[in-house]
Amino acid sequence: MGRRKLLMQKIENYPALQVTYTKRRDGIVKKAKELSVLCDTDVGLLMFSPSGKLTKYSSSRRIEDIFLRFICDEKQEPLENEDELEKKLIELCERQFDAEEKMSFYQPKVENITTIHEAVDHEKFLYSAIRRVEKLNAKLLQKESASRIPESIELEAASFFDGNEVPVPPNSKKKRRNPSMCEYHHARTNSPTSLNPKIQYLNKEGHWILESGWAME
Amino acid sequence: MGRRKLLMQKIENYPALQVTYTKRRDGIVKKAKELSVLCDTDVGLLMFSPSGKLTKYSSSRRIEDIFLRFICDEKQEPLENEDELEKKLIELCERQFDAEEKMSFYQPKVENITTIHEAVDHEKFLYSAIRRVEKLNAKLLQKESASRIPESIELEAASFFDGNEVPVPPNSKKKRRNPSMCEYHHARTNSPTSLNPKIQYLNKEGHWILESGWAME
DNA sequence: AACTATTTATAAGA
DNA sequence: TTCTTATAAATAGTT
Repeated sequence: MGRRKLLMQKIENYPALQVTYTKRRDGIVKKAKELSVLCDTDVGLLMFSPSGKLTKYSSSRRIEDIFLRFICDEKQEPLENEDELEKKLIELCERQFDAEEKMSFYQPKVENITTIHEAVDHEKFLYSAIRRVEKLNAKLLQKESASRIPESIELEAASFFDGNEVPVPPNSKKKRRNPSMCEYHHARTNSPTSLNPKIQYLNKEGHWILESGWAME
Repeated sequence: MGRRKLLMQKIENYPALQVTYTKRRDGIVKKAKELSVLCDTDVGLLMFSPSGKLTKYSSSRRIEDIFLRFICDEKQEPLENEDELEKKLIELCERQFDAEEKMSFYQPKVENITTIHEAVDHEKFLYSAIRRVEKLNAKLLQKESASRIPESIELEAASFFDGNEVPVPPNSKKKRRNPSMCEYHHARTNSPTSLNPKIQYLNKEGHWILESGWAME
């Protein structure tokens, strides 16, 4: 719409491009809001301006929740009975491949990571993910063990890594202000639970990480 | 636009709502495409129809990549020199809080998870995440140890959990077709590296998981 | 699914 | 930049 019809190709005049971006960005956000209100549905929208500035819109929930719905995409119907539960679980299982496809952004092409800056970005992402995943998983395990097999298990509040297993080296700090690249160490202890050397490194929050990636409190 | 102006509220006539959803959904996708072409930018769009059907659009990259750009949101400028690198890293560190906010969809409110179905959903998500995170982290560690401190470390291809540490129980299967809830076990081994009991369970793909959540190959 | 009367979005100009 | 306005485009109700 407008005085003239635009050719559908990149606008080469940069000031004109910026003006168009702003107008159309606002237009799409308005349309997205209208769609979510008129049809009472979830909408999530991410736009990066030519200069890299992010504009996000999400209907009711946080955009993270809409993305989680995307990752776990399935109908959110209440389950009537055990048979229906079983059916639903089988269906979920058969969607494993789809889900893994959608999760593939956890597995960026490492050969495409060429700069330290990109590597730091990805590492940071993974540190956050690992800490949160561990916490949630522990909670879910507790929940399930309590509700399903209370007679067979007692989950301990303490982490699998209890601090004796791999002692914190003497030069560790609680908080590192300087976010330089990780430092690596070998650790060899004589404690009964850890006779073999383990590779550790100190992450950017000052927590010691094992080779496998788990942070220790 | 149209014969009459709509009130901006949910359309109560369901067939009319479906028609409107379809028209406006297609309209927004068209607008998103135009924006990405005219302004040569990243756009990501997720819409769930009233019946739960997903429509997604992403400009050039996969929508997962656009979401990763959102999570790691920062300017993608090339780094000129070491000083600039250091500055960038400090900046990244100070954005820790923002990043953790954005990552918070890994930490859904457990008290809001009330059904087995929801719990399975979240667990499934976490299994995928953990496996991918472990793989990528191992690759990054190798990459970094090779490029930064080649003299001090040799990372092994083998996982931290090498299969001797916690043997696979005799009743395990390579693939489980029935996606029922996890089975829990205590394991006690006499191997030098694992003298204490560890809690394990079999996940839906038939891999044994330690209490801390890592899958074993 | 197509049509068309109207509303809405927006390109260019002020 | 912000406002204006001519024009293109989207779409609500109809067929």
